[in-house]
Amino acid sequence: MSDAASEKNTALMEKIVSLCKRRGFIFQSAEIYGGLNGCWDYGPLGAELKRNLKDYWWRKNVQEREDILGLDGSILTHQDVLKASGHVGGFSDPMCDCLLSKARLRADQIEPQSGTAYHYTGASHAESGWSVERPYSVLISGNQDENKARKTAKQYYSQFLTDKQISPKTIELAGESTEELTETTRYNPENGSLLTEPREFNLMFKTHMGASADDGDESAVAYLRPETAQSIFVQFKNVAETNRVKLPFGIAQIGKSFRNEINPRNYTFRSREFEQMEIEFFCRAEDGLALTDEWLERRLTFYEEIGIPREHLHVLDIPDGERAHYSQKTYDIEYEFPFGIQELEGVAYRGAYDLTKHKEHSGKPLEFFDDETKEKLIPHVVEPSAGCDRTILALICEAYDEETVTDEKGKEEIRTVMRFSPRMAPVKVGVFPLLKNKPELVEKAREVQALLVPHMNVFYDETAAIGRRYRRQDEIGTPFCVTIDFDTLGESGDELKETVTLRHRDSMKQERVAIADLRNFLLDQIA
RNA sequence: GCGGGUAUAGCUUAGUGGUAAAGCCCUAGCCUUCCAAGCUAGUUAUGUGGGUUCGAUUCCCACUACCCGCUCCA
Repeated sequence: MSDAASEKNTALMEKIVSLCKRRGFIFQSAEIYGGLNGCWDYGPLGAELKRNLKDYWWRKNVQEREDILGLDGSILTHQDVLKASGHVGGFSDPMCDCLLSKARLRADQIEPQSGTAYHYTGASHAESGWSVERPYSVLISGNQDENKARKTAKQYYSQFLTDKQISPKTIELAGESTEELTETTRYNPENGSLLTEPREFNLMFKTHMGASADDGDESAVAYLRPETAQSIFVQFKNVAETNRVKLPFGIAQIGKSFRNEINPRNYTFRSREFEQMEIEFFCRAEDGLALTDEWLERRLTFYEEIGIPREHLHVLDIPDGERAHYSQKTYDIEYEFPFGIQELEGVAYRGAYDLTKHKEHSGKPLEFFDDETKEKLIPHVVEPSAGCDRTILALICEAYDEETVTDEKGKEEIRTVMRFSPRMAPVKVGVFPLLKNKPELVEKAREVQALLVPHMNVFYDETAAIGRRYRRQDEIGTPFCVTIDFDTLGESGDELKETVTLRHRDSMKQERVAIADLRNFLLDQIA
C-alpha cells in the first residue's frame, strides 16, 4: 500500500471509529478511568448488530441443521484441559530482546554459542563530560578480533548519548573484563550483543479458584479459555451420547475467549477479550479434506448473506510448513479492512488430534461407535472458527459510505450512510409522524410503531425536521423509514387513507405502502 | 516489547502561564406538509498523577489510552 493510500485508509478508519463512538456502536472499555488496553464495550447499536450476527449464525448453523448441535461451555477452564490441548506447555514461549538491535528472539530457539564474553560497567565521553553506568557484555568467538567486541559495546552505549553529534567511536568504555563461556544462549548470534533475561509470554489469563486459594496453590489454578473449541472436545462424549448422532455431525458454540495479546491493535480487531463462533464438525477420516472445502464454501456464502461481498474476501490456503503440525489443510478467510487484509475466520482440518489428546490425558475412552460401519473410531474434525468481533468490524467497515448529495438549491453535502444489509441492521425501521405538533399524526405513528414492535427493532422519532430524521437513520444504517402524514389520515381521499411513505435508505426513494402490508413487507426484507 | 505521534465538550477544531472559544451534534420550546430549514433558551471539555510556579489546560517528568511503523500472533 502506498503512503498516500495508507494515509487515506487511516483517515477512513478514524472516521469509522468516530462514528462508532458518536452513534453508540463501540466505546472504549472503562473510558472514564483512562481505558483498559485491548478491551471494548458495545453500545446500544453495537449490541443490536452483534446480536443480529450471532442470532443469524446460530440459526443457519444450528437451528436450521439437523446435524449440528449447540453448546455453551464455561469460560473458566480446568487446567488439565489446557495441558492436554497443549496451551499450557507450548503456549508460553520465553522471549528475549537484543539490547543492541531490539530484535525479539525466542529463548528456546537460540543456538548455544561458545566464546569470550567482554563485560563492561559503563561508558563515558571526556570532552563533553557525558557518562553512563550500566553493565553490558558482548560475546565474540575465538577467531574474532577483540576490537569487534569494543565496537559493538560502543554502539550499545551510544544509544544513551544525549548529544547525537558525538561519534560512538570516540566514547570510552569502562571496566572491561573477560570471561570464557561455553554453550551460552544469553547472546544474540547475529551480533554478539547481550540479551535481556528470558521472559515468559503466556497468552492465557490465569486465575485461582476458590476464595481462600493463594497464588502459590497450583491445584487451584484455572484459566480463562483461550478458545471455545476445547469445551466442545471435552464435552464431545456427553453430547454424542445424549443426542443419537451419527457421523458426520457438528457441535457449535458462540462465546467469549481471552488471550493476553502482547500488542492489541487496530481498534477492536485484536482484543484481549473477544467472541468466537466455532463449529467442530466430526467426521470419518476419509471425508475430512472434502468437508474442509465444503465448509469453506459454506462460510463464504454466509459472509455474502450478511452483506460482505465475495470480492472483498480473500481465501488463503495455508501452505505446508505454516499450518499447525496436526492440520492437513487450513484456509484463512480474510477481509480487506482499511488497515490491511486480515483474518476473519479459519477453516482448519484438525484430524483426530484434539480428541486423541484428551483421550490420552483424561484416560477416558472418547471413541465413537459408528453404527454404519460397526467400528469404534476417534472421529476427525473440521473446524470453521470465526471471530465474532472481527466480523462486526468488517460489517461496519463494509457498511460505511459517504455520498455526495445535491439538494434542490444545488448545494452539495456529504451524506454518511451505513449500508448494512437489512438482515444485520441494528434498527430495522424508523417510524415518524410528519409533524409532532399534530396529535392525530403522532397517535397514528404510535399505532404503526406498536404494530411493528413485536416483530423487529423499531425506532420512533418525532423531533426535528423530517429530513434530519432520515439522515440520522442513514448514519446508523436503518434500511427503512416510515412517515405518517395527512394522507394517512385520509385528507386526500380514501385512496391514500391508511397508507404511509416508505423511504429507502440506499436510494432515498419513497413509495406509498398500505399500513396493512407494512409488517409483511418489512419481515420479508429483514429475514 | 521497540521506535515515532497524539490526548481541549458527544464529534471536528481554536486558544492561552491568570474567567477556555467556535461550528456541528444533542435537549426543551415556538414554528414547520417529505431529505441535516428557521428563531429562542439550555447541557457538556483541557486523559491520570507528580513537579516547577503566587497561579499550569499551557512548561517539565512519569503513567494510561489511542494511532502509525516494526515485532508478536500457539
